[in-house]
Amino acid sequence: MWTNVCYFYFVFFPLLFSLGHSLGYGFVNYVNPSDAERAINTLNGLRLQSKTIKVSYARPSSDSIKDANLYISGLPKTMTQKDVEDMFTQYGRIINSRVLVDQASGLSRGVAFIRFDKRSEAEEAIKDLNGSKPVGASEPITVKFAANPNQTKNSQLLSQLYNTQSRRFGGPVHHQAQRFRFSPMSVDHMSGVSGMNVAGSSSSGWCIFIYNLGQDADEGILWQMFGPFGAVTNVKVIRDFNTNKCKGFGFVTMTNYEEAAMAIASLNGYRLGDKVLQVSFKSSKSHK
DNA sequence: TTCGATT
Repeated sequence: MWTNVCYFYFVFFPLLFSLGHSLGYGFVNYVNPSDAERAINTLNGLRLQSKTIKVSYARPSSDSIKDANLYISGLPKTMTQKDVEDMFTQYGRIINSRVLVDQASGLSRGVAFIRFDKRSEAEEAIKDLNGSKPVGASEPITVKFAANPNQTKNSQLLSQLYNTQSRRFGGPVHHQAQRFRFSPMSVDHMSGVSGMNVAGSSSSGWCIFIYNLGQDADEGILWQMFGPFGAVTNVKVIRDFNTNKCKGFGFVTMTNYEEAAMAIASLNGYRLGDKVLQVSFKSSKSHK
């Protein structure tokens, strides 16, 4: 029995694979098998922002389950996720599947991903289905191994960015490229000094100021509010030294700029209890 | 009560 619970998003592939970003999955180890089971039962299928997370037991780590992800293109636009799964299921156990849809029209792009449990299963599917025509289709489909996001996507993305920017602006590229990689570090470089020169940022994350917390607010509520937006490294409720009551404000530090910005946009004006919260990046004054 | 830091 595996007490290793694997978290990963159904929406795995649309994630941005730029440097420092989550690959969209993670692992949690439980001491107690029943706790692992409870985590699966309560969290699997939970919607977090625009995503639905999948929580299941982790498969044993092994070379045989690596590189078992397939990229399928040229599919009839009428084929649904289930249709694609039905076509591939005879080759092995499907771990995850997705049909890409056009963001504007909502129609299928004729592209899908299928992750098999075993690489050998994926190989068999390629052998059989690459170049074949689904029933009723006029054109053959392409079935191949999906590009490994770790190795290829980053370098492709970066070189794409650089090419695009140099064509458009014709000048030194690194200033523009910074726009696409908002990390505290890169902003520090932009200002030329490390520390708190840009609102909310420091080398250790993005600090967010929350005002109008109730007297009884605690750290737990901050974790609950901000956690769903992404990586939270620290929360703090500021309390009166003597009374130990919250002084009405607190701080949350988040690792990634985009997630912090989304949290602020979503939670500013949020009604917590009978109070309307003000949420913003921490002002840059004060602090060492 | 509107931007900390008892680590």
